[in-house]
Amino acid sequence: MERDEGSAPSPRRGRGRRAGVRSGDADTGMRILDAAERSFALHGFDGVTVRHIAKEAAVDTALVYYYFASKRDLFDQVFERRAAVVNRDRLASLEAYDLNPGPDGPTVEGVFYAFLAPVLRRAADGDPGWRAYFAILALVNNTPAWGGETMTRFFDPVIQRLAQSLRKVLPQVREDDLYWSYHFLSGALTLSLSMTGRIDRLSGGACESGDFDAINARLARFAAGGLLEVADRRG
Amino acid sequence: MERDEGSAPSPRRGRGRRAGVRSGDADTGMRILDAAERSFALHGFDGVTVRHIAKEAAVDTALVYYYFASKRDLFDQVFERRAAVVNRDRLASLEAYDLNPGPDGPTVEGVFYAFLAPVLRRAADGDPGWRAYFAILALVNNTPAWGGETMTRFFDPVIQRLAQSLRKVLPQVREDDLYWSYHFLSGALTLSLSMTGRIDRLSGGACESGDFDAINARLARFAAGGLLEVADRRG
DNA sequence: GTCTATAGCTTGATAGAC
DNA sequence: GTCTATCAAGCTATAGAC
Repeated sequence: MERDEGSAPSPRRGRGRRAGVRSGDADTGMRILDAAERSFALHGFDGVTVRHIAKEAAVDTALVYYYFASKRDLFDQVFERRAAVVNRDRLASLEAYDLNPGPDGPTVEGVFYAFLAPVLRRAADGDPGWRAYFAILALVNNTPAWGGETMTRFFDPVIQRLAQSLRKVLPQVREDDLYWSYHFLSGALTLSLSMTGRIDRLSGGACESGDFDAINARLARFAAGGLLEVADRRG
Repeated sequence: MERDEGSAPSPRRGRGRRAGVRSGDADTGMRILDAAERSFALHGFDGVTVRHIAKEAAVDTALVYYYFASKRDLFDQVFERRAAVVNRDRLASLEAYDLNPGPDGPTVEGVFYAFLAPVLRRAADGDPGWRAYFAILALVNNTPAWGGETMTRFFDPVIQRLAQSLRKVLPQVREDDLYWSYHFLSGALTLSLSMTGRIDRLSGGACESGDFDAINARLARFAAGGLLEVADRRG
């Protein structure tokens, strides 16, 4: 997969030598970031210790505090790293769909698909880093204490762009119907991204948690059918 | 609200006197359970200490271990207490709808409504205990490490009952479409139940996180539109 | 049933040698 | 940059007086 997750973390108090950055340095910070990502994904912020993350990254505990100011700072940088990529991809996808919606013109399903595809494609790729990140997203999205605020801060601009595209294909839609429908989609998406294995057991083998192609084939259509049904009642 | 959350917790090692259970006893265990519920809802299992729960319940820390074997046991009992009620209500609601679906016969939306209404009604009632419990549900549902297994263990029987009702009104539906659609609904529901306040900010005031009447007016319809759209593609 | 007191660990974080 | 060594605080859980 391409290396586009942003720039490497830099030591927070390395005031000394600037010249001659050795190759191992950036890698160490990245390894810590990756290990933190994997750990937080499985057990959440409080369920993981800095010691565990350090062990997972095969570095000393003290090194974590050389690269990151605190455990919370580490978590925030894990969260921010890929959020920027997601936002960039989604924005580009929505704009591309606006410019070229296909022969039959834009549809609600098409807009949702443009919004979802960048994320589901990365999940389908199977990259463990992205999959871990998506699990964190699901946890944050459902954490009352600070989840709502965090999701707002990082993702709302692109969601407003999505809302704008939806209003264009559905001009008569009510604002509350529009935002509640997005909210339902957000819950469906993040639960799907968290791969808890529940659907495997529930369906008796008919579905698999990690089958993102199956999700990609259904979720945009599901959300479109849902929004249209909710909005239709008004007419 | 009616007192139907199950029986009171009993001391785990009170081998001595059995006669003359004083009134304060059951209350203390319940107060601990309620305080734990509130605390876990906000910060999850690992984000809360037993000391904090004890303080919240206005009892000594040691008393928590008199009534519960461990922190984990306390969490499990919080989770189980209302799960039994939810299952009983949902089952009764689905069966009542089966027997009397209304003049136009059973519909997909009707089945979903019967499944959702018992939960959304309790949330709409505003009881803080139930609202806290639902927030815990959202967290568990999205926790990969043990969430999928826990949800399976407590809720799958009723979900299979829901699937059965859906197959009756939609005989040609594919198993994978059916279960994926339920999965999407599950994510939408639990995120809505967790009241993170995000939709308030996102919608600029058009929607409110705690407005469960608004959710009740939309979610069954949204899920029905979604499932029908997903299933329709096949025909 | 409720409290005091505390054992025994683990935690996040830092100081300082190299 | 990386390590050893460690601190102060907080943790779960228990023993034992009342």
